[in-house]
Amino acid sequence: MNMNANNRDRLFSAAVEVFLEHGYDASVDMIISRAGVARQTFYNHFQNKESLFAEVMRNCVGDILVPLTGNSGDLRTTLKKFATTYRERALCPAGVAGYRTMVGQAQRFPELTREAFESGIGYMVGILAELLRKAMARGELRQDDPMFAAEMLMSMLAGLERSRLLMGAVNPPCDEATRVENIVEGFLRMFAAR
Amino acid sequence: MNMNANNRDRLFSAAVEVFLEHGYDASVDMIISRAGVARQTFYNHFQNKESLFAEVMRNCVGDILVPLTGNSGDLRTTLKKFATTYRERALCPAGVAGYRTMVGQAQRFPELTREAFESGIGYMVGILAELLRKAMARGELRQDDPMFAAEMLMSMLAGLERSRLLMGAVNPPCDEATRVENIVEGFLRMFAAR
DNA sequence: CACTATATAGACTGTTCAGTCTAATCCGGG
DNA sequence: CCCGGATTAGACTGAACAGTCTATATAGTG
Repeated sequence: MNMNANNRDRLFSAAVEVFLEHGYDASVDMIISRAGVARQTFYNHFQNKESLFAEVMRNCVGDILVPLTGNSGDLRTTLKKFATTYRERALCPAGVAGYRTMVGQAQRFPELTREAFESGIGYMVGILAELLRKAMARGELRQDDPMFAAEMLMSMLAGLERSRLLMGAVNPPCDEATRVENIVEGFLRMFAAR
Repeated sequence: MNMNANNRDRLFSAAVEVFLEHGYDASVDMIISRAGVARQTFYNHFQNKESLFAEVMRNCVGDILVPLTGNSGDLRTTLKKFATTYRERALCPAGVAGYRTMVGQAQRFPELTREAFESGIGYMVGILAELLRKAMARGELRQDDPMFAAEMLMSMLAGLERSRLLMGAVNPPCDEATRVENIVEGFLRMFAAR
């Protein structure tokens, strides 16, 4: 059973699973046993637990990034599409678990966590703000701070609901499409041109 | 140096500090050395590390509860007062650290964390929703799901900004009063009677 | 003073864990 | 067939840590 580079992928996948499930407290033993691989093989492919953790976390950040480029439709449509995808990625079990694991280690790995925010959520807020700035310039939205508007939309899309999931409570069942509709329409009223 | 029950308070205060700073990974040694107390004294006052942790977390939840009763003024004023206080408590260093510590242990102590949510943030959303329901009935707000409206307001008050702080990034400086003003006025536009 | 409850320092146990080391095994390429 | 790189099981080290135990000291009370 010598599968060479495949073992690295198996280890990485196993690490994603156990880190998202147990945070950084997940032990190397848990990772290797889930990967079905010997201890030494772990250290053949990764420097140590910490560097694998960093790699896993950076990978998770990539998983929630939602592209906002190539928006050909009108603002309303663009925002709804963005909102739908962002909520899918941020509120799914993996999205929530990744957020939780990251936040739980913010003290131990301040740099990693800050970078993860900047290149994940923070990056998306910036992109969104730019989109809104243009809409404001076109008169489709009221003149306001586009960064503020972007933060409000992002907060509404994954604010309280994410808190519930992070803490193991359950969100009351709802129709996703309707929820997105209500949030985006509300946002558009909030920042409607005067 | 026999201070009896005072030692319990010293231990508890020290535990709050180190748990908020390091999460559950904080060791008993850190707690007792910060309290300036012997090891056995810890176990004279608390059953074990876990039960002290639970006590500390429940205490933190109480610290962010914002009373919404006794609202004599109009809706706008009530909401702004609530918003100001809630943000003070949720976004201050202790509030953020408490949230982080709680979330970080959601897997290890699912019951504790879920209860904490229900009796903390969840409880406040409920109270707020009831307030909004009445305002809707009076025609001061559009007819809508009051729970949805409450969740939107709570999300805007501590959504993206809390994420930033949780992950060790810094919020761009802003005037708190203006921010509250903008959020609440925006919320009122979003749910204005048609 | 003596008694009791509490505090103290520190040793000790048992466990968990990250990371290293060893010796044997497997497998593909020359 | 043999060699070299990877893999395996498992032992081992050193450290951290929760919780217990012992022996001693201190302070208030009768």
